[in-house]
Amino acid sequence: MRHSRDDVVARAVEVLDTWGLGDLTMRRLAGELGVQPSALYHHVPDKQTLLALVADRILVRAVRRPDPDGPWDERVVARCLALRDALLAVRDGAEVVATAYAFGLGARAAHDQLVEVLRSPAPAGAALPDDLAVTGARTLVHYVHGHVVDEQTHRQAGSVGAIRDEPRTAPDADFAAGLSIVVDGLRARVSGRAAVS
Amino acid sequence: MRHSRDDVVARAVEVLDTWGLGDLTMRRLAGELGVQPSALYHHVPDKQTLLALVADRILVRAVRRPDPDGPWDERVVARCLALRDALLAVRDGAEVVATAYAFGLGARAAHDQLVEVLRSPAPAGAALPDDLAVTGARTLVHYVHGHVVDEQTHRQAGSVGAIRDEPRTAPDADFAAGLSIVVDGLRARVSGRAAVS
DNA sequence: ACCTGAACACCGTTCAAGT
DNA sequence: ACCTGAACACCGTTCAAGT
Repeated sequence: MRHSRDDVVARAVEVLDTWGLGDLTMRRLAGELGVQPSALYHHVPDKQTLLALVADRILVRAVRRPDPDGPWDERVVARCLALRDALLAVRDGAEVVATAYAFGLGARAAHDQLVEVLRSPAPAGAALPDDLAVTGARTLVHYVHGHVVDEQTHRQAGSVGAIRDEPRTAPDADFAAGLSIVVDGLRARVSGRAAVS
Repeated sequence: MRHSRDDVVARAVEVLDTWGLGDLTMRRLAGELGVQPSALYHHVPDKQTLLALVADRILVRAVRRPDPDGPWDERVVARCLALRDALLAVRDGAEVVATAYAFGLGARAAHDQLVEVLRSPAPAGAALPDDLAVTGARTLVHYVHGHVVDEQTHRQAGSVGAIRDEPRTAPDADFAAGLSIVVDGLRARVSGRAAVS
């Protein structure tokens, strides 16, 4: 059976979701495709690139979700929730995406969309200056990645029982609370209420 | 030559700083200590635990830095800067610490200090409720980890030339800008100015 | 274009045995 | 208590060769 790059990436996402990042191995993926490990290198130059393609595929669901109509801050929150949902949809999704994002290998679509929203006119009528929109978007992306990595790690570790854990707030509520702190910070800046520290 | 656990961890930090996380290998570390790989398992149960100990050691510098006297928000910022400095001091320090933190294996000292500061009385006289202090601290830690992982990754990748890069703002200024967004958000909440979204 | 088969240079971890 | 030596079950990647 012959394969395309798309097959390979799609199957990699399945392997990731089923067995987790630690077991997403070139050899295992090859086995899953009924092919020799070396055959994968016909479709992809190395594993790092494969993981970047996997990250982009995970993000597609987030990126395709349309912006809601509504005030500026609600659109920001909606984009962050869409990103979180996409990461949560695949086991270890956040770790894969966060790594690819940090390495500058794709995974930027969600970031770019956030920049767009942050640039658009805010409630007070003013808009964020461009550099603050970029910094704000990166701050939001870091927040989402960090929170969801924690969330998935603890979900996973909980089922293995290999962690010294604390009682935690419900993840959805905690995510929303942290997010609204950052959005409040952005709102303060757009309406000129930011302190001059 | 006989070794203690402390020797092993200290040497691991050196290997990390010199060759990076990818080359911090049980076999390489053993070689560096003039010992067989199997000997390491007398001091440490596995590599994951070793990395957690390395993370704690990296954080010691941050944790030992005393809080400055001064207003609430300045103390928060100072703690985050101390954390960033400690992560930047060792190659791939942020990745090691962020991973250990996410897995709940130590690396919590910086977080706990931030919770303390966030609990203390704020400029307006009021203080953050406990749950918001915890959420706020975690948000700040995620921000710092994410920013410094990016920073170190790009510093590294730049010297290898293996990245599609964009022009970036000076990291120090960008870090401060993103941080002040989050701190503004916290300030808004402590003084009751947060929007009810 | 897509794949096989074999090899290279590695990993983390275990375990009996030594001192 | 601390370490050796050897082994086990893996990795990612390369490369000549096949169709």
